[in-house]
Amino acid sequence: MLDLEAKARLFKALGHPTRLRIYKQVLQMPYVCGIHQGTEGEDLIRQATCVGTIASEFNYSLPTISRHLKELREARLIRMEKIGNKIYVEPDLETLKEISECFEGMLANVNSPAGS
Amino acid sequence: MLDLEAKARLFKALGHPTRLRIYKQVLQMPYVCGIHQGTEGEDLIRQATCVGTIASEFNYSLPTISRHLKELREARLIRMEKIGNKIYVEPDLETLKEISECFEGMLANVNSPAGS
DNA sequence: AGTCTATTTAGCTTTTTAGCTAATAAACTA
DNA sequence: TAGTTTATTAGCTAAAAAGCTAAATAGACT
Repeated sequence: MLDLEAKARLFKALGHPTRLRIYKQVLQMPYVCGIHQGTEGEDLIRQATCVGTIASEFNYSLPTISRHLKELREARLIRMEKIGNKIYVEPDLETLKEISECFEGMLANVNSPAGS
Repeated sequence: MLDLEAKARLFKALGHPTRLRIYKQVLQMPYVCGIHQGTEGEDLIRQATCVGTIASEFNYSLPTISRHLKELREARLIRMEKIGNKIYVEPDLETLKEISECFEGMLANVNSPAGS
């Protein structure tokens, strides 16, 4: 379970329009876990999920996007893995699940108004 | 529905340990919507939910907490209402619900691995 | 009016962040 | 081995954030 500091870091990572857009884009990407287990012949999918391709969607320099990705990674929102000279990006679904549950919990535990 | 900018502002507001703690504390507070519809005789509850009481839980100056509350308010995470010379704070449950659903949606729409 | 209480706003300092370009590293290609 | 591609790191600047104290505002109480 993420502690308060980790949660704050995570929200902070999502708390910038560019990073939020990047994260949403990563969520929409073809799922590439298979790649990490050695599946072959998926070059197109790989192409779609590497750092440069992500960066090309934004009007910022590659180093800038790289730094944003680093922050998302340190918040455990995404994972990155280098294969050859490219680095592939995928969402960290465990963390996403944890946040989702965190908000459900908040909502469930709110003090309800007595009369309604 | 919150647009991307609004969501980023919201996450940013939660993206600081102190504000996250404040927000969690507000969620735990006695629900005081009744106050805003004119219910009387709930001084203890009111006491528990005013700015000064919240501030007293933290090792920061009152102005600092006031600014944090302002940011939470502008992100629509909390609502504040002045009654007499005190200002009462309560969570904005609509927004909380929206974020919760937002994460559920993210989780539901993620591309699943082909093989599993 | 004068004072007390509760909170915000103003003004300041220090730290952090977001962007850039240039330099570096690592891996592929010829 | 030299050159190319891919991405990170370094180093810089400008803008934003987080903290403080002091001053201002607003309402309640004499």
